[in-house]
Amino acid sequence: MNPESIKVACSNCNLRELCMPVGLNPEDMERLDQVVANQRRIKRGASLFHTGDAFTSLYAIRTGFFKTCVASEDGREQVTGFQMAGEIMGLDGIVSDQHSCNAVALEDADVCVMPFANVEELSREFPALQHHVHKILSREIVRDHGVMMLLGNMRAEERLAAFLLNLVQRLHARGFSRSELILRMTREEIGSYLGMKLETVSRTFSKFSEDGIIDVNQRNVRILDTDALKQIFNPQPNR
Amino acid sequence: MNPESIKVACSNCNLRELCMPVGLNPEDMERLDQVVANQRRIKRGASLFHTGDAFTSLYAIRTGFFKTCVASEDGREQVTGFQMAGEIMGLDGIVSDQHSCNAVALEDADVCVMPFANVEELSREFPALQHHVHKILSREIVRDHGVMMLLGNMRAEERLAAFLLNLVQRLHARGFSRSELILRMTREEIGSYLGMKLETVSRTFSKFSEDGIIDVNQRNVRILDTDALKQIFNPQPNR
DNA sequence: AAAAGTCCTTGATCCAGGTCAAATGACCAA
DNA sequence: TTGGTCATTTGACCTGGATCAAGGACTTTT
Repeated sequence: MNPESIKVACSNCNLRELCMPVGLNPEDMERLDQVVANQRRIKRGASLFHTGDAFTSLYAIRTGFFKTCVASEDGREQVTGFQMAGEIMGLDGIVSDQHSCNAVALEDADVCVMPFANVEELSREFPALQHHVHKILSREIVRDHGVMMLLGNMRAEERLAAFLLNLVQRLHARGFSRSELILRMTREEIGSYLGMKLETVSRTFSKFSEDGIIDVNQRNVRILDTDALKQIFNPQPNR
Repeated sequence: MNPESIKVACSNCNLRELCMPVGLNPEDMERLDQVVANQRRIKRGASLFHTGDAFTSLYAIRTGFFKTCVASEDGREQVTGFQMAGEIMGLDGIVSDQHSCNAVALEDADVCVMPFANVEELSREFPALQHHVHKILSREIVRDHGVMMLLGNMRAEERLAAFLLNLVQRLHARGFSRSELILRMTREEIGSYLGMKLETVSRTFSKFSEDGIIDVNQRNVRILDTDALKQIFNPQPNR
């Protein structure tokens, strides 16, 4: 059975509550299926879109894992986020009708293509969808503010602790383990996201491991002491 | 004449093209006046909204200058942006129905209050407004990605150069000088935004001054060599 | 299964920017 | 005018993380 040929239907997608508004009646839900035009399959290492590409659609991840990154003119790269199933990509393209970042699949991926014209048209008809779209955009802004706090104020250990807690929390929301995870990105990509060098990422992993907080084996991480991680991320002022 | 009593009207506001969609016919423009419920006056040092406040409205700055900042649980503060006339604040509140940052006036300010329910309602009626709102949200995301690049990849001089160029460019778009500006924020606030300590901000200003790139006198800055600033911000790879 | 990449770890050294400290300047209220 | 507060500058020193370097582990190709 070729997945390309499966009719895409949000109405019976098990990621529905992650990327679509909830609480709609079945008829409305079926109308909403119209947002999705088709699916696209992206191979590991390939891009869903590049900086400069014309913006036409938002993308909902069905399976797979992505990074998004921006590049400065002199070639430095900044990873701006990692995205997983149920999350929406492409929001950066709305403002100027072209994408301002690259979206690279870190493992083979399937995405739902939602032409933005469809999204806007149906939004006018369904206030719940309209509000949902606004929330998705706002959530991204709030997330970015959190990253700024990390980059501007936190030390290496705090950044990595926050990163691990965030990843595992999102994975858990998708039915995965609360304590075990497989990193889909390299140390360098983690470092780029967190504003540190790959060597520092590696050393910090080793430090956590020595302290008995995590078990690291290459890209497999098992969190042994979540509270300790939270403590590092959010040190209580000693008073 | 008490400004509180002036009927607010986007249709004849001189900031219109900064915060409202352009190219509407006069009748539509008049309908759009309904987005704005009223004005609010904020004294220097006071907050337009605080973290945790219920989200009800977006705010368009008519006059004045703001900073927005988030705080970590242990009290560290990160300035996430500086806003000036024509810019929209409050977008962070949409996702969770409460604000996730503080918006503090750095000088006496006037803002237009736009209840978000009005915005959404009129958006459904006017595709141009709908698209405009999407663009505003997307612009903020793209801006944040730029800040991440600054914080994650750039050195102190590059950050400050980028900051000055950005400020003066936005001021120029509002009819001010291309080369002279008055900083409305402290060295500490600049530092918080750029992820550096106030002493480093001060030293970097002094360095630029010694190099003849700018003239600094307290909060008055005159840019003497824009190209040099651009060069610092965006060093050409020497090949 | 050997060869060639990639990715990761660890050690040694260095430096940009942080920290601590002190002096000066701007502004304001009494 | 005086005293007080807050913002800024500058110096001296220190350190967290960058840089440089080498070797090891894992993957993919042939």
